Amino acid sequence: MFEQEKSLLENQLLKFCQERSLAADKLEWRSIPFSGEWGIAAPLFPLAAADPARQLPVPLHAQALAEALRDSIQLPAGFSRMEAVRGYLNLYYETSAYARKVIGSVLASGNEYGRQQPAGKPVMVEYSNPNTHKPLHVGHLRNVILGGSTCNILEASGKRVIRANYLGDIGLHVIKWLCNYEKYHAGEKPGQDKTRWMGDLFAEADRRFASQEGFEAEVRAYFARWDARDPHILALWKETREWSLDGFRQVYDLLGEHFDRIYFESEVEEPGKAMVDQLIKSGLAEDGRPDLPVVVNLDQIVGTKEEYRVVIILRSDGTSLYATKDIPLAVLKFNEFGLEESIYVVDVRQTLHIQQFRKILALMGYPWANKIHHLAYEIVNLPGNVTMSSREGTVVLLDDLIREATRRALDVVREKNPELEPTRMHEIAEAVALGAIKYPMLSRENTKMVTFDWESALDFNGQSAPYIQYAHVRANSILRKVGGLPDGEPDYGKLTHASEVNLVECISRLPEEIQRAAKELKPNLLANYAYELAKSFNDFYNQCPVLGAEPDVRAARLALVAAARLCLGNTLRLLGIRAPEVM
RNA sequence: GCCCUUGUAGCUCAAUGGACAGAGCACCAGCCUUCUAAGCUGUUGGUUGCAGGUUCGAAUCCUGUCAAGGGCGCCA
Repeated sequence: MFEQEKSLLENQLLKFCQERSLAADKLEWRSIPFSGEWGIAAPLFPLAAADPARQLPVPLHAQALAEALRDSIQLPAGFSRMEAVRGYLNLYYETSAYARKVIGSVLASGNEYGRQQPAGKPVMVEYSNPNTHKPLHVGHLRNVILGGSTCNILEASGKRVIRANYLGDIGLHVIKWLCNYEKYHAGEKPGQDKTRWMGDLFAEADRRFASQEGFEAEVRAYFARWDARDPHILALWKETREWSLDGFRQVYDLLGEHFDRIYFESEVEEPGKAMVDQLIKSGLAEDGRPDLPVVVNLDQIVGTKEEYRVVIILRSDGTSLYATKDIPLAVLKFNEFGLEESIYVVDVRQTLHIQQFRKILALMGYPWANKIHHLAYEIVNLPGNVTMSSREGTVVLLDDLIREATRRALDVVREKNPELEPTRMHEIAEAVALGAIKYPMLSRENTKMVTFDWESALDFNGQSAPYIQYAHVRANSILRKVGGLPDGEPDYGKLTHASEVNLVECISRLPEEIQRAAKELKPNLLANYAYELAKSFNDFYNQCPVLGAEPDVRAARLALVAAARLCLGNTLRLLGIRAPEVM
């Protein structure tokens, strides 16, 4: 926020260091712990530790340096005072200048506040990756939410982003579904809720496959016809796949997700087999057929021990596997878009597989192989460490969760805003419900498991999306009452209350929070920031009346509220959470 | 056997190597004639699994150890 002033300051610091032959590169800025005013601090310990002239223990020498600096430096514009405390040189912002800078910049950029213009070669993020003909459950949700929000954040940080979705549209699960459908549900069409209907039929097919006498054999026979490209089955496959896609689109619409490129497993299967031939010819792969599969013995080739293991890239019967398809898919992605980077949002259990095919690509000579990044996340469990599995029936269906959450949110909306139109009520309830569901999946670190339980998923209080949305609503409510901000720049010197100063600082952080979250691929940083921001706002809201304040104070506070509202809204949108105006 | 992840308040989680480790939930006590109480205030709660090491400084980095979860030749 004070780049110019800061660099003037740094020049002075550098000069000071040169005079005493101190290691100036050890200087860094951090913020002062909040005590009513904000500022920047330089810890002088590293300099002290490296100072050849040091006689005292490091902390004492650091304090001496801080004091010497305090006495020799000229306070730059924008700062109110300087102090040397416990080995730190602290510089406090002149609060009105700081507030003017922050609030002015937010109000000028509006919805763009915190964002950079996308530029450069594109980054692809592959996420969601559902299987067609299967139900969507809460376990799938974390992937979609994490991926979607990561895309938003990367985009805001100045990257061009391509959202990719890789659909599992072939394989045994599909054949099971088709076989069961043709035998027991021929001619039936899905109703309104397509994903659910598809999922129910999948569960039925899976049950039959596991327990019904003779069904497995029928499925195998069906699979053979599929392999032989039986036109009837191909047509049925295409039609039913479309139902699944329609269902997915419904869910994505609801969640606010969209994709720029859809890849199908079916589209990379043949290229994958061709690539296996190529790998055999080049000597990288060993062909053990007909008794053994085609493998790449990575440890042997690379010279590692039990690190990359052995990758099976084709079954002994010649049918394809996951790895068969991921190799050509990666090539396709880079060829198609000239990617800067290719990010895979895939759960942590597949870490080794990703390392393996990345290594194979490197051995094949693709220079971009090291541009493949795995955004690994832990799975969503049920209490008692129960893994969600449609096979085991241990799932919470997405549909059920959203429905129940919306119902509960609607109760609250109806009670609080009885005058609203029913459709508007529903809209708000949905925004709150989806936010409440998404937030816990975003606010945890990627590497931490999420345990789903209904009670906390439906809790709209405390550290949650509704809390943040509510802060946005409150800000909006104040602004709605005044119609618009008064003309002219307010006197920001009126913002002296600790909660005001704190809120200003919190708002100022959004751009750097976005950059960091993008760099580290951690939406949870932004989720935590959103909560802090909302908390700062509520703190301010409770301590500083706006509308009833005297005119000068009121004008300054209104500008602050407007900036807070924008900042909250922008942050929520980056998380893929709607920011309602009323709730 | 090899490898990865996690271990912080009763529970769920925060904390760019930096100032006294913070929130939420739960519990208890308060606050709605005042901009929406999905809110706020206060109380209680800690040997950051354990032991070493590096560092001026460690929840954070390194080594060891214990515990939980996961991965490792024809699932995706």
